[in-house]
Amino acid sequence: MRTPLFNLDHTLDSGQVFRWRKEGEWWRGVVKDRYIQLRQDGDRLEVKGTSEDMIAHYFRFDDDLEEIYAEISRDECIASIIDRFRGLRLIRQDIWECSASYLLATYSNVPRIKKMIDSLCRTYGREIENGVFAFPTPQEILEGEADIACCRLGYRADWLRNYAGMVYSGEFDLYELATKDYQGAVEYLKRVKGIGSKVADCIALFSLDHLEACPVDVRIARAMREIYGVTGQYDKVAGFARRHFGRFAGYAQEYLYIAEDRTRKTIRSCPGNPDTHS
DNA sequence: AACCAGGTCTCGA
DNA sequence: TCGAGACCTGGT
Repeated sequence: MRTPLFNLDHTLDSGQVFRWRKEGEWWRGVVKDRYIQLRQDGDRLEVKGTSEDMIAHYFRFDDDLEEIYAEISRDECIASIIDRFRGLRLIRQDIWECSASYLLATYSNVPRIKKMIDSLCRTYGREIENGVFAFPTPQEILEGEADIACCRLGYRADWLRNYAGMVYSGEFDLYELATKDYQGAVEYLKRVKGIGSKVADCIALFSLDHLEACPVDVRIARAMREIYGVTGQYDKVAGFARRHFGRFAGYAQEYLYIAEDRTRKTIRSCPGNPDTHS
């Protein structure tokens, strides 16, 4: 299929999603109950395993990136980062998988998060192809006979089971969540043990279409401090970011995140850096 | 071998 | 309301 401005590598390697990996020139991953393979060549995207409509929805091809760039380019710094990672898009994730995944993502790192989620899917998820498992439903997590300890989730295991129970019982309603505005959604989400301000913002941004949400993790906090001189409590920093970048602040956040990520990787692998030889 | 990780919870002032 | 510690585990 032909795509609008889009960079598949940047998008799938930006830490938003945890179930994709690249083998050769193909990206392989699971979305809902589909095993999907993608390969990009210029403005052509080769899709196996699902429809083009689903892909267009998933990668938010309905977002006008140029309009968004114009809106969030409030200073030279963010403008140059955008220029470097042009085509990076936010991904429209399933609400249950996204919320459960980011609950698990707390105080960890992306390689480990991927392993935890892969393990969770293998242990409780439905096998949709040979060796390919869907993300487990709340019921599957609650009624699975396996010991959750084998998923190596640490203290997050209790949070996850508690959350699954709230969703399964109806005490926490994903459909109701989807109808709420940004502030209402954040408030609703924070009732869940394990979901605080940052995770709630990730869920709002990545699965609820609240593009003004600006999750502040340690990297964004560092960027906000070093670039804009903003420090302090979560609400203060995130609030500044939403005002500074405007209604698409979440997009700005994702570009800052990937820039921080690549910068640190570059510094680490730079010959002559003492860290390299430790 | 330490330090850190897409933070949150609990508790005390 | 705010700061300080603890926290499972594994990556780097």
